[in-house]
Amino acid sequence: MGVSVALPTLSALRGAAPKDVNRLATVFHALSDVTRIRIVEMLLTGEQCVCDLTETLDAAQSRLSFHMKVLKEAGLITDRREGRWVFYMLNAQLLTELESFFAVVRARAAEVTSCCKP
Amino acid sequence: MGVSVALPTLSALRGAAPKDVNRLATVFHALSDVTRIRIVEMLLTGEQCVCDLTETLDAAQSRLSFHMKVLKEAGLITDRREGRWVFYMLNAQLLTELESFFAVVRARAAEVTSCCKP
DNA sequence: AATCTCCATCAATAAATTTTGATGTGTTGG
DNA sequence: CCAACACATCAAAATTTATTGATGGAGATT
Repeated sequence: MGVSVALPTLSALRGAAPKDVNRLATVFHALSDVTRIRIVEMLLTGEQCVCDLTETLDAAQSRLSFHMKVLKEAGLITDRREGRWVFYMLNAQLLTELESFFAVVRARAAEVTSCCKP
Repeated sequence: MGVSVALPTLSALRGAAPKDVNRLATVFHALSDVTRIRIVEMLLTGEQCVCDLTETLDAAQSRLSFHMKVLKEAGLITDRREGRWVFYMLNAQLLTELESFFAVVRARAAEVTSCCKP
């Protein structure tokens, strides 16, 4: 029964990491934490330094640094130093890739599940 | 410096759970595991029973059941019993929500980061 | 130079997640 | 009814992840 076809859907995120599936897992893991989602949320209003985030999210500085690192290693954010501040901002490129990833997956899922509706 | 604005972007996934951020975290967590991504992958070819997945992914049955539960509780898949088999399939509705979520986030991120390019 | 601010990193601890093997439930077929 | 099958659930162990508090480094200010 189980068919093993090529999976064009996952290659939508190709070109940045060794294995697509691992890369996807890393990105989604970065987004799987409430604090990190809030960070992304805040970055939607423009770049922020850690001190801003620390204050707004009421979290210890080392905690924030940890989460920034997770987001950065996933490729979701980039940083820029300015004096003693480090400003973080969203990586629009990856968000674009994620959007098209879900566009492809959604389209395929719609096809495949259309059979099962009343 | 830190501005606390309303966040229309996250409300793109509104209407299904108590807190948007928690819901998002749950969904992304479900997608943050390589095995579960592979399961979603397989479901893109149509509904599957656990036995199919167990065989293709070469994973213990209880392990698969665990992952199906995570995906199901996140709302990513639904199940349907037929005889002694349980067939799982993707929830196209949630995938649609995810697509529009990233569409909104990407659009906003593009605005906000456009300033910083050379 | 001395000191302060902002931030990263580290080690230790705490907490959450995943895997495994065993057991239980519902279904089919003999 | 009994045995076999598909699957869920459970408890224990293994693994991963997150938090905390301390330390250190780079850049600014005096």
